[in-house]
Amino acid sequence: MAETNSPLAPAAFLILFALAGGDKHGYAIMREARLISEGGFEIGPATLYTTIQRLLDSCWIEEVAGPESSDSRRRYYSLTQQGSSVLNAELKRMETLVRKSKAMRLRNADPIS
Amino acid sequence: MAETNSPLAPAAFLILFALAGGDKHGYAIMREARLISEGGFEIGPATLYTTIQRLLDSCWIEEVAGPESSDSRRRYYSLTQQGSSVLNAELKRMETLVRKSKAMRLRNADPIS
DNA sequence: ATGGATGTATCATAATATGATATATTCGCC
DNA sequence: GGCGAATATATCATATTATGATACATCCAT
Repeated sequence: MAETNSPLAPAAFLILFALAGGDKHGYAIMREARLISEGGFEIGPATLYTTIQRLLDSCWIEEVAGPESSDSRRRYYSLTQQGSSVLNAELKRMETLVRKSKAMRLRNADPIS
Repeated sequence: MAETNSPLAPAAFLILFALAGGDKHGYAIMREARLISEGGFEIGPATLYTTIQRLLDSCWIEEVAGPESSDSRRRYYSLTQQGSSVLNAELKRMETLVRKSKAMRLRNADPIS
């Protein structure tokens, strides 16, 4: 069960989403996020690493050992059970909103008294 | 055509979404937002009115006349063409993410080298 | 062995969100 | 015809989140 259904901050969402596709180090997350959002949204280093720190503090991600022979600078991260749950809640929230938007006739109807 | 496909701040999104269902005054937006997010996310007065101001500045919403005989305190807002376009871009972005998440096998696969 | 890409990190600042509080108007109701 | 609760907008002070710029070390191809 996820915390709440409050919206996730954009950068946090992207990082969780990227990690859902497999463990990654910071830079790889950055590249992946660019792909995911199709170039429209870049996470720069500042946002990336401060957000990673926050996610670690919240126990939504954790640091894990990477493959033995990889670049020694890299620090690998993995979604925790809790993080996965938060991500799924957010995806569900989005899905609901999209569904609702389709169910309603968009663009201005009459004012509500 | 919408500005970008960068994610919308949560409060801004909810306000645009609420207005897509018809023109409303601030307090009604607040109530609607609570409904939309099914109780999980409340926009308090501070967030509401500062965000409304920002949306006005961006020309994503505009103030309009309400029904004649309504409570004189009320100030009504309406989505602009531009705001509508931004909202639709955001919904499309969400839809894409949801679709992508379904296309991938969620939860940790192998680390990426 | 040198230069460009990779990778992490942090400073200073801006943008956003929020709790608390204030104040005025409207409305039901007796 | 006045009282209290809900409605409605507004703002202050603060917390949270995002970001540009920059720094610096390591790796890798040539």
